[in-house]
Amino acid sequence: MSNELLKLENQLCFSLYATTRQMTKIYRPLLKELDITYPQYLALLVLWEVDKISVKAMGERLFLDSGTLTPMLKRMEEHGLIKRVRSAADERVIEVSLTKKGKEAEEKAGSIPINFYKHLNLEEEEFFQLKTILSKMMGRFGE
Amino acid sequence: MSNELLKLENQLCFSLYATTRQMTKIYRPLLKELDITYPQYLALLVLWEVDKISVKAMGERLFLDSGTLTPMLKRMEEHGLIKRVRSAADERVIEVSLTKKGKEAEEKAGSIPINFYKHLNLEEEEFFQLKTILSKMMGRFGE
DNA sequence: TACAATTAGATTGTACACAATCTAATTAAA
DNA sequence: TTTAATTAGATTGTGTACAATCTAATTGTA
Repeated sequence: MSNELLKLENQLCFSLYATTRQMTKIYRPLLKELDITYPQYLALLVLWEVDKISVKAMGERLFLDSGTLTPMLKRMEEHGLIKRVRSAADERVIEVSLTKKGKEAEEKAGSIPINFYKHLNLEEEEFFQLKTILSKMMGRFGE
Repeated sequence: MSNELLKLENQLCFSLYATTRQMTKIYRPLLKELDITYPQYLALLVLWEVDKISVKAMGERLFLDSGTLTPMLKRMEEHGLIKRVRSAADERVIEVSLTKKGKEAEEKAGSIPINFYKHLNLEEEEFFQLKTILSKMMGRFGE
């Protein structure tokens, strides 16, 4: 691999890194009215789908471990968005679920993707190309 | 925009977010022998190019502000990789430059991109597609 | 030349990330 | 069944990110 490609490789990783941070920066004001951060929004997306889930299972979906999730979920609990209840069947497990406020947040969040999409303004083809390539990369990483 | 696309949009942002974290996770062991993190590696990439740069100018390249850079550069200084010298011409400015150790690190880092690229294993076409789309997104964000 | 506005970095406070370690609960194996 | 291994989550420590604010230096302007 030539030096030029090596440099590009660095630029690619940097692009990925920089674009992700810019993306969360766009999300920030949109999520502000819900008083949540982007990672918290991801946790809510999971809960709006499944209604109840263990910390471990959520971690597997979001690729985050308990070191990240435990304090974040505690903050979300303090803000009244979720409940954290220890499972009776297995006392090691914490079951995370939505409060009324957390469920209501789903409606308020309805307009967020549209607003974000406006900023993004990608061709539909590029949209799917990007998603395809990123999925491929994620798959490779696991190997 | 349909609900399906909204969902995809979320998946796209999440893919970006997750892929970036996985990427830095791949880098971590490669950077370990240099005893640096991925953001520190980016700072070194800049310095391997320009040899001397202000904190502000580095921040413009990496899209990071002084709140992030100041402590990170101080850590890198403590580790003997860089020097931070206040400019004589303008006392507000800190000029960041490489130490001998920081320059030597460039050679040690030479094999890192190749190693990373092995993990990535993308087609060259996908590689450039990805870079193109990310650049486009970055451009849009600035608007 | 004074003095207001701007600028570069530093600082403070909050929130992820994640490796490493710990604890308590559960499961597997001798 | 007793103990060893495993598992879920919590904790600790380090390192980004970034908004908001602060300070000192510089610049622009009346």
